[in-house]
Parts: sequence; C-alpha cells; structure tokens
Amino acid sequence: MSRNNAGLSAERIITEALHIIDGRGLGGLTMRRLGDALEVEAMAIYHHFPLGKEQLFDAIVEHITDVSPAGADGSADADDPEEEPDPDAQPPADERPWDERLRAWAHDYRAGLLRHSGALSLIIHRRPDTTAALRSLELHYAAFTEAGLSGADVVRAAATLDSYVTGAVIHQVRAEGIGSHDPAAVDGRHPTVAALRGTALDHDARFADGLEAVLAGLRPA
Amino acid sequence: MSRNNAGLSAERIITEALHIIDGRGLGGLTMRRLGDALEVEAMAIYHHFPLGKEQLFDAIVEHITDVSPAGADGSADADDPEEEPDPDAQPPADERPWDERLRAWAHDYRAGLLRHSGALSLIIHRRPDTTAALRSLELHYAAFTEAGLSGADVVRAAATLDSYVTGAVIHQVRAEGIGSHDPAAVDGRHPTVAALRGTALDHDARFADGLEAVLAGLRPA
DNA sequence: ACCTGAACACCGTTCAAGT
DNA sequence: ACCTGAACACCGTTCAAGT
Repeated sequence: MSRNNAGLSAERIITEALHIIDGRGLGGLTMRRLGDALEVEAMAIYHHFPLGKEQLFDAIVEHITDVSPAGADGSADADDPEEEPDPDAQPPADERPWDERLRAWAHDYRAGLLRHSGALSLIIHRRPDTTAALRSLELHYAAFTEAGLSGADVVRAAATLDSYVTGAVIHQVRAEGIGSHDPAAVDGRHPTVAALRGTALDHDARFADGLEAVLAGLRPA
Repeated sequence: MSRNNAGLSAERIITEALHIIDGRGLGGLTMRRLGDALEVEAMAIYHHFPLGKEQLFDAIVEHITDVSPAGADGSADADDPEEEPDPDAQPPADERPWDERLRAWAHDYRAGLLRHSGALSLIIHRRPDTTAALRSLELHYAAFTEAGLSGADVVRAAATLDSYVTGAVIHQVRAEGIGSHDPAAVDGRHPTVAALRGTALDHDARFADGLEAVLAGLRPA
C-alpha cells in the first residue's frame, strides 16, 4: 500500500481543484476529494500548500486571474522539464496601442472568469497583491497613462474597467442561473416582467459593446 | 436544562446570522455558533429552515437584496405583534420620475451590499427569483419603459444598471481589502503602479458620478 | 523531500424524544 | 408546535512515522 512519489505539484493540484470546482461547485471541493482525484492521500496536499485550504484558494484565484500572453489552460506535460518559466524574465513589450491592449485584457480576463465561474466568489475577498494582479494593474496603469491620463484619473479609469468586467460577468452568471422566473411568482404586481419574460440577451455582444462604451468614455476629453 | 420556547423566528435567525458574518466572515457562520448566539441548540434552527444552511443562505440573500421603501435594518421588537406585513399589499405608487427611482434604488442597493460585504459572495450563485428580486426587476423594467425604451432594450438597460452596481461594490470591497500593495513585490517591472501607489479613491463620489453616466447613457437617443 | 495513516476537534444534519 | 440531546458521516488539520 505504499505508492509513494506520486509526482504531485502545485500546478497539478490547482488544475485538479478547478476541475472539481467546475463540476461540483466550490462547496464540493474538499481536501479528501482532491486527494482522491490526484490519487494521493489528502494530507499530501499540505506538503505543497503548508497553509492549507486558504493558501490553495489564493493560488486558484491567482491562476484564474492571471491573464498572461503565454496561455494558461492546457496540458502540463512539458517535453523539457529542465526549462523553467523564470518569472523574472521580461516579456516582449506589447507594441499595440493602449486601447487594443486593454480590450484584449478585458476579453481574456472575462473568459477566464466565465470558464471557472464556480470559483467567482473566491475573487471577492482575496487580496490581489500577487504577481499576476500586479502585472495586470501595471498593464492598466501604463495603458491609461499612454492614453493621456495622469494621477488619480489613471486609478479611476482602471477601477472603472475592472468594475465593468466583474459586474458584467457576475450578472451573466446570475442570469444564466435562472432559466426563467418562476411563473407562479410573476403575477399582476409584475406586469413588465411578465411582458418581457423570455427575452434572452447575447452576453458576448453586450459585453463587447459595453466595453467599447467604457473605453470611449475613459478617453481624455 | 429545559429552557424551551426561546422565541425563535426566521427574522431573528437571519439578523443574528448577518451579525456573525459581519464579524467573522462567511466561513465563521456555523449552525452551532448561530445557535449559541441565539441561546438555543443549533438544531432548533432547522425548525425554521427545514432545508438547512442553504435555505438560510437564500434567506440572507433575500434579506440583503431587498430594497423596499420600508426600512430593513433596525430593531425587530415590534409593539404590535398582531399586525403582519402582508406581502400582498400594494405599496403606494412611487410618483417620482423614472431616473430618480433608479438612482434611489441603486444607492440603497449598494448600501445594503456594502453593509454586509461578508455575504457578497452569496449573491453570485443564488437564483434571484424571489419576491424581493422580482420587485426590483419590475421596478427597473417599469422605469426604463417609462423612459422610452422597449423590448430587449429594457432588459439590456436593467442588466447594465445591475452590473454597474455589483461591479462597483466588489471593486470597492477588494480595494479596501488591500491597504496598499506589498512594497516588496512592486519593483522595476511595475513603474506606474509604484508611481501611483497610495492614490486613494473616494468610492462614494466615484459611484455617484458613474451612476449618472450610466443613467445618461441608457436614456433613449 | 515527499507521502502515509491514525488521530483530534469541529462541522451539517437526522432522528427520537421531550414539553 | 417548538426545542433538546445524542448520534452519524464528513470535514480541515496536526503529527509522528515511513521511504
């Protein structure tokens, strides 16, 4: 019964944890279940995340919110285990104009949140001073500075953009959670709800349109 | 040891649950702790919420998101226990113009979310086809219809407004969660973050301004 | 270094019983 | 109807032990 050295890694653990969250929701993720999925005793996870589940949650948030040029989702079986990512390496400078960089970020970020919407509630209360979060913030600040803003206007613009994406994603997730409103509850007191029931929204198109409006509104006058 | 008839009620349970969440976070709310706070065995709660904790969570969400003219937060000791709320009673029609009604709703809704930000993550995955949610939706749809919109435009406008408030609140809660970014992590790779570190935002003013922009943008052309 | 296995305190929930 | 108390299955985590 001593199947040791299972080849566990933080990456594998995070990937499997997200798989469980996607399938059974955040409440379905338990250390024991995660251990089973990894074919390992639950306690082995603590060797990679000594601070336990909270630390694992932090890592999951960082994984999801990490919108880097190098793709994140995918198989982790590398051919060359010698070559390491090297987080200090400067990525090649993005030559696109500021608004295109922000557009690309917004679409990628949204896609990541939607792909793992079960983990959405995690991002609310975790402090985002991680490497990935700092990189995103730098991307935003630099872009809005290039656009001609300065000082508090830059911070405000970045806040607006972040709020827009988060709000849109959460609204979509909630809207998709209800097929339609409980017919029994919609009575004479809700005439316009009854009239508009079943009106479906194209969330992708709506997001793209709104993003353009936000970016246009953030441009200095 | 038989202290019976503790005067438990759904209202008291929800109020005490929110108190615990406000103080110790959502993870700090356990049935046993809630029972202690109510001076009752934990199992007594199941008599008022037979479906358990999930049902309690639903009730908490409904309580928080219920923006009704009659105030919600406050002492529950009524002088006249005979008189019941009567949920079928038609509230007096709101005579204010559509934009003022929406403005009032947005500010009240935001205040409720901020007051119990520890429960924010609950609102993401709970289906909002409750009485309170339907009333809010009717308020939105009726207002935008009165503004001159129709069909899918009404639904889109309501989605934009809801997304705006949610996004703004979550951004604020996350921003307040970090005093400032970890100085050690801000290095040469984050020049604009370093330059703008410590720039504080007035969240109230920002929200009010953004709300005006949203409402103006939703007005039919 | 990496993983196991037993143990501990705590959790949500069920169920029979009390009043 | 409303609440208690014991019980069950499960949880996160600690710790000593194995290799």
